[in-house]
Amino acid sequence: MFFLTTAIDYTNGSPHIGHAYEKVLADVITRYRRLRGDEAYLLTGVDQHGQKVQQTAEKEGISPEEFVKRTTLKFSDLWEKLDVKYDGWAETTDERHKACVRGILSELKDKGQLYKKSYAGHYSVRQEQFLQDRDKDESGNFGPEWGEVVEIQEENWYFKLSEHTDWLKNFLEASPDVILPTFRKSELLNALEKNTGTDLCISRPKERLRWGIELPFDDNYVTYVWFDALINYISFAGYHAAADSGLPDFEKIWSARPVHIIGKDILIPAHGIYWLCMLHAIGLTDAQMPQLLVHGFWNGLGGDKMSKSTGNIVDPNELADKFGVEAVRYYLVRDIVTGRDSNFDLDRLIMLFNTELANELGNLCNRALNMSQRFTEGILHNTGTLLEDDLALQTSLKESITAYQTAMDEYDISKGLEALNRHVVHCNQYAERMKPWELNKNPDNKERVATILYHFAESVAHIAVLISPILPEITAKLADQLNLPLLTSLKLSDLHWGLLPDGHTIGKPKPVFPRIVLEAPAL
RNA sequence: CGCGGGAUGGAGCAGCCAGGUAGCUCGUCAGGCUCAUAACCUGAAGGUCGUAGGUUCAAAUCCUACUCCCGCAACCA
Repeated sequence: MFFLTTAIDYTNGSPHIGHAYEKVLADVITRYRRLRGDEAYLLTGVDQHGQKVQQTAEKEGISPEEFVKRTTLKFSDLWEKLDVKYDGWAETTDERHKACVRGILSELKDKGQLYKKSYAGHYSVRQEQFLQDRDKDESGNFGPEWGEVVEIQEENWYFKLSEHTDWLKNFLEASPDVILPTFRKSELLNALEKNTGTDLCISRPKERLRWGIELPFDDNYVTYVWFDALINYISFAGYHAAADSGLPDFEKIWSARPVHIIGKDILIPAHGIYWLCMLHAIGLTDAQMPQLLVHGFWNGLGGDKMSKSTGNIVDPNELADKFGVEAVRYYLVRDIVTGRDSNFDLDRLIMLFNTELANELGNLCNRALNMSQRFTEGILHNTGTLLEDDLALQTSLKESITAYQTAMDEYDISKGLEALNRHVVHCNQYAERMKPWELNKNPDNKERVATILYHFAESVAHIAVLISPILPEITAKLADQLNLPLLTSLKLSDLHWGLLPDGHTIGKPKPVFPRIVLEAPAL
């Protein structure tokens, strides 16, 4: 079983383009694994506890429950709109999750992994958080943005993180593929190197924070939000779940190494250190440790960080309404190298959709089916003699599929799409060389024209299947126009020259990618 | 000497790990075609691959130093 998870989104605000990217990426990878014939399970969801949620809810004058319910909908609605299909949905206020978190806390306490101690430090009353040296300004003082800063002392529960860091270091060094891309691993190892042996504070006193999971052994505290949230990856995978919970069978779903897709901001320390150590503490073996696929960020134009203050935030909802789900899904995985950052550029979104999808693929499909309708009454024949150009086209298709598969196996969606595009371009070049519209003027060429047209149709059929992880709706549309519904259920291993049987009648062509035309020039 | 990433024709990027004629998309210019979504195809111009050294028969690629840009520095979703 291929088990893939995404980070669960914090329900404090509205989803932005970064949230959408991660989920679309996860969806594409999951669909690709199914296309490969693997059994796959995608888990995503929302993180609903913590101080910020409590604060924002208070500010809006509603209960955290109500607030969280409302914000959660913004996320789940967006996934539906973007055609992100998940198998499991994680909400950290779910009773089954809470039971799992409490169970793990009790277990760790019994194992002697938790202890209580007192900590003293600078605390900002306004921001309700402890401050570090780095929060000081150039003059070495805490700036006015923190409001009143007091030194307080507080008792809290700690997890013996330091007992696991040696194991983690060795494990990381011995495993080449735990962290993808690889350069992130050295970053993580460096962070570990500087670990001074501190443990992880996993509790918050209730007088400061009520919105969380109460510790099973000390009702004065709730669980620190990260400790709570990370556990979603196993709680919703059925870890120690009751038989009637409706959750998956943990042994089955965690049979191979799961893949966690996360953003580069939450690798260190949350996933790279806390989570792996937590899993180690509860007894998972090295072979069961998840692989972390760390993706980059979408920045604004010019590479500036997207932020509310600069006003360059992109709303994926608006984008989908304006340009369509296909254009958004395609752009989000096409114009970024997995693991790296990219700049979000609306002009490029439109350009990539119009050139690669509308002009090249869409137009190829349209011209091909059109010619078949006009020249051979919509009937395909694949019995003609093959010339060198025909064989070259078939070779091009084979090479594209191989390159596509290699790239997709490495989660490099952009490269995979480029491979498909190469074949589309090859088909268009083939059309110019063969000139079937010219040949058709002479009835003697009937068989030759049919052979050429078959090569177009067959190529479109293959591309329709291969593009399905990225644009599932398009596969259905192309299958419909080719009058071959079975295309939507084919696996990679089913692909072979001759998907369309001799004598097959195709459907009527209709543009699948209408070009995006802006009413007014974009400024 | 905190850590990591980046610097490649006008723009955005790939190539670097496993050295061997510098590649892709867009843009620009010229031409062709008419089956097709004013789509498609062909050709051209444009780069001393951040700087300076080194290794090598050979360096965008490996090594060293430096410059500039970005992000992150562990109770802070």
